[in-house]
Amino acid sequence: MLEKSHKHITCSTCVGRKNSLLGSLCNDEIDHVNAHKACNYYKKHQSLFLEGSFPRGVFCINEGMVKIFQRGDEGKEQIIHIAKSGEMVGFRSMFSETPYRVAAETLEESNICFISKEDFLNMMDSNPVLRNGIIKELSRELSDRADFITNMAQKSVRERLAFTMIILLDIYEKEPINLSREDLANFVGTATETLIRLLKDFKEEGIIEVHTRKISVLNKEKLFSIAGK
Amino acid sequence: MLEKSHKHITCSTCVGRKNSLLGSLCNDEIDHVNAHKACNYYKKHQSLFLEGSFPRGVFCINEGMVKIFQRGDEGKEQIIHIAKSGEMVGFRSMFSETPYRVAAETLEESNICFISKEDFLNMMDSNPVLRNGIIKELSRELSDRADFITNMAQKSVRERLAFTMIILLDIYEKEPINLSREDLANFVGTATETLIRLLKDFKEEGIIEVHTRKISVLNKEKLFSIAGK
DNA sequence: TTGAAAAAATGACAATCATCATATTTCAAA
DNA sequence: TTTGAAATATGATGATTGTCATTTTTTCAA
Repeated sequence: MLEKSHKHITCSTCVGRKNSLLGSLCNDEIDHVNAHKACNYYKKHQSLFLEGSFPRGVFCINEGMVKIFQRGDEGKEQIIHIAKSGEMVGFRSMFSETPYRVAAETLEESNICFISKEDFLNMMDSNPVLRNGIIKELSRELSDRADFITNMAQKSVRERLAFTMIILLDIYEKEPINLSREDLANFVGTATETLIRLLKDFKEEGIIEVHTRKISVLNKEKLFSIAGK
Repeated sequence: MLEKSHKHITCSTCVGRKNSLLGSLCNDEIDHVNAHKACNYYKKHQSLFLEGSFPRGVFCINEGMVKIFQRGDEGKEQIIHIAKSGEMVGFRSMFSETPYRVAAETLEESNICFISKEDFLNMMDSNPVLRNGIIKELSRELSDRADFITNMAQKSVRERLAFTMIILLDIYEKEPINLSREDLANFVGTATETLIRLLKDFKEEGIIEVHTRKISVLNKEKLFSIAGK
């Protein structure tokens, strides 16, 4: 269970870090981060940063989930990404030295650390593995977003829902998908009502099982075949 | 007029390079690139690389235009970006060490140079300005793609067309927009027929002027107001 | 210049999907 | 446990947009 406190989280024992961008840090570097970072407990639906504000550092998710989204003209959110334990958020705009064009908010209670821009950039200068890892990560995300764009442009909402659920399966792993209908609709890029109707279809087709808000996938194969590819 | 030859293009006098990612190179580095790169003349509609192939280096556009696109499930293209003189293409997948997820093809006759992966990565290792420029560029593009996704998800085709034309205005500068209706539709993310109908509307509303395939914008303000923002 | 192929344009029609209204369920605070 | 608000669900309806068929225009090579 998650510690509901501002207790310090030790980087050297952080489970998420192993497979993260900071996995390459040597002991000295880890100790430095550990001494300089700030740890915070976030409640559900708390904001990490807002569109338009200036990046002051990076956020490291120790535990919990964070949605990255943009608000369209009519205020409707478009979820771009859902980040979980081990992921870092907020460094993209930091590099481009521009205000955030996305916002970040917890989806559940979370423990999240903060590393200042200065510390992080220094580490990058002195650590080629970290640097290359970040370049690789940025490139990987660019490819993902190209796929996202093509899906949005060419697939029906039903197909996009299937595609989105496949992504969510990876994120939630063995756990049932636990998102509000509105968030799910904002990830798929559709109206909440449309999303609910399609969930009903999936339920009737035996693809998913729903317990109140939690969604379990029963037939992954069928999801793939609907998503196409 | 464009030289229709495989004549060597000299980096030190390349107009596009000044404002490009390679603008930061010192004389030695430029000489090195100049000696090692390959220059090529491309006809209209020639491919630089295909989806699925492995990156062997980066392409530097000296003159001309290149569309970056994905093919969706039914073979329909989704244009992700249009690159022009001074831009580099093909380095994103090179960093992630994965096959290209997008393809690149000239929209018009072009002179394009090629720098091998090895040379380019060596330059990046030794040149922090280049390296940071690339990180900045990748981050900037990630933001652009987030906007692209939100637009796709939330705007009508009419609004997206206006938005796309604003982007194309930047790309074509003073020149009229010169794209096939199909390419334009594949950039906006709609059917060619729908696009043609909307162009007709824009024409009747006095927003654009059309001479065969070439489109000139008469009322930029109105485009902005339709695009929203 | 001409003829054939490709591109652009138009029409008819149907399906998808958003919107608005309203009902029902769930959840959390009192 | 009750209660009110938020979330979820359902229904009715119409606009947007994709598809298919066909015509017109443009392009380019012979």
